[in-house]
Amino acid sequence: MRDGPDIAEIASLIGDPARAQMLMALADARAWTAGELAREASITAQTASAHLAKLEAAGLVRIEAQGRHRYVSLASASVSDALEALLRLAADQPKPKRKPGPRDPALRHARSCYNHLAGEVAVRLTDHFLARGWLKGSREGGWHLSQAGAKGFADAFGITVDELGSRKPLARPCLDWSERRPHLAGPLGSALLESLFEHGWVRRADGRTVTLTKRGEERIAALVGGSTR
Amino acid sequence: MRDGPDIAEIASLIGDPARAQMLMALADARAWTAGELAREASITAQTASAHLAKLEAAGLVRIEAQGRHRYVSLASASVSDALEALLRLAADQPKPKRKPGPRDPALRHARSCYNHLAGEVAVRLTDHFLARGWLKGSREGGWHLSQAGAKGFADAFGITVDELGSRKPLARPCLDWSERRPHLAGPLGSALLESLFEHGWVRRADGRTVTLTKRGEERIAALVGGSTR
DNA sequence: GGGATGCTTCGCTCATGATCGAACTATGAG
DNA sequence: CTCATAGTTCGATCATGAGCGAAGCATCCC
Repeated sequence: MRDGPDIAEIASLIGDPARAQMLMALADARAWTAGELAREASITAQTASAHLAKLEAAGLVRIEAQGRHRYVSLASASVSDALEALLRLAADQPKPKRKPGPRDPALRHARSCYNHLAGEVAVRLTDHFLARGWLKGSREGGWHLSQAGAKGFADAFGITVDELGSRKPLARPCLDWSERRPHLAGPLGSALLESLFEHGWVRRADGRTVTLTKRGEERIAALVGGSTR
Repeated sequence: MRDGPDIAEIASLIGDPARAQMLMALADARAWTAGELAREASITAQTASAHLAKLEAAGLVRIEAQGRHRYVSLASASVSDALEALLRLAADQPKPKRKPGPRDPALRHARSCYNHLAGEVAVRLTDHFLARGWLKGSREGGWHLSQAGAKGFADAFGITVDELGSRKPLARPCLDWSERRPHLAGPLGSALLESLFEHGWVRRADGRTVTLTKRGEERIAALVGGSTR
C-alpha cells in the first residue's frame, strides 16, 4: 500500500537497528558528533552520514556544524516521547533480547539523563528508595514521596521537600535505557543529582558520563549496601 | 548491526504501511476480524494473515478465534500509547501526507474512540468548545473546564460537573487519528458521548460507527453553526 | 452433503534499502 | 603548506521481507 499513514514512515526510520541505536544514544545526552554515533552503532561514517540525513529530513534530529564536527541532537521532546513509548512497549515483550543502550561501560554505569541520574547506580539507588518505602507507588502509576522518604532524603542528601517546588509529581519513574528498569526522575531526581554533585559524590567525567568519586562510592555503599562496581 | 535494540524490532513492525494501517484501525475499536483488516489495508487475506502472525508473535495484538472468524485486538495500552506517541511525532512533520486513519467515510465522520466521540464531528465540537472558551488550556498542556464551560455543557448537554467524578483531568485532548487534530477525551468526553446517545443525537450504526440522527444534525448545527456534512 | 466463506501455509518474485569501498570536500593542527 | 581527521556523495552489492497465486483446512449455511 503506497500511501501509508505517516506513522509507518516514522516507525520505519526508527525500525532500522543502527538508526535506533543512534537515536537512543541521542535521547540520553544533548548532542553527539556524527563520528561518535557511527562508532556507537558500529557502522562506517558513510553509512551514518546517510542515516543522519534521513533522520534530519524527517525532522527527528537537528544537525549543527561546528568546524569540522557535526553535532547531532534530537529535534524535539516528541521524539524522545516516542522512543520512550516504544521502549516501554518493547519492555513488555516476553523474550527480552540483550540489553540495549550505550556500549560504553562508563555510560552504562552512571550518566545524566536530562537533568537526573541514570545508569546502574541510579537504578540501584532507586531500588533502595523503593525497598525502604521512601518512594511508594501512586494512584496514577507513578511514585510519590513518603514521610519516611522525606526524612530519608533530608538526612542522606540534604534535600527537603520545600525546595522541590510545586511541580507534581515530585517523583516519577523514567525507564533506564541501559538497565531496562526505572530510575528516579522529576524534581526529586533533579535535586538528587544536584546534591550528589554538591556533596562531591559524583563528578563529570566528560560531557555525558558521571563518575562516582571515592567518597561517593563509600557513601552509596554505606547507604544501599554492597559494592558499586 | 545484528543485535540491535528491541525498539528497532517493534518499530520496524509498525513501520510497514499495511501493518500500521491495521494497527491504527485496531486502536479505535475493540476488535476487527482478520478479513476486515485485510480490506482496510487493501491487501489480500494471505498477506494480512502473515502480518497478523508477526504482530501476535511480538505481543502487539491478541487474536481470538470465534468460529471461522479471527477477532484481533491490541494487546495492551502500551501499544496504543506507542501508536499515539508516533502519531504525535508524525503530526509534527512539516509536510503531512494524506490523512491517515480509517478509509470508511462513516468511520471518519463519527465514531467512538474508547469511551468518547471521535472523528470530524468530535473535532468540530471540540473546536467549538475551545473557541467559546468552554475549554481552556491548562498548565500541564491539557484542558480544563471553565465556568462558562460548566454552564454551557449543562445547558447544551445536561452534563453537570458534579456527575463527572473526582478523576483529574476532567478534560484532555486526544489526538484524532483521522482528523489529525484533538478531540475531547477524559470524563467530560465520556459524559458527552453518553449524553449524545441519551438525547438521541447519535446512534450506533454498527460496532464502530456512530451516526448522527436528524435531530442530532440540527442540534449540532444550531450549536456550532454550519452543516455537519 | 455440497458450496460458500474465512483464514492459514507454502513457494516464488522482485522492489527496497542498508552497507561499504572509493573518491572527494572541508576543517584543524603543526 | 602539508598532513590528518571529520564528514559527504556516488555507485554497486546483496540480504530482507512484502506481496500474491495456489492449495489446503476449518467453519457456516442451505
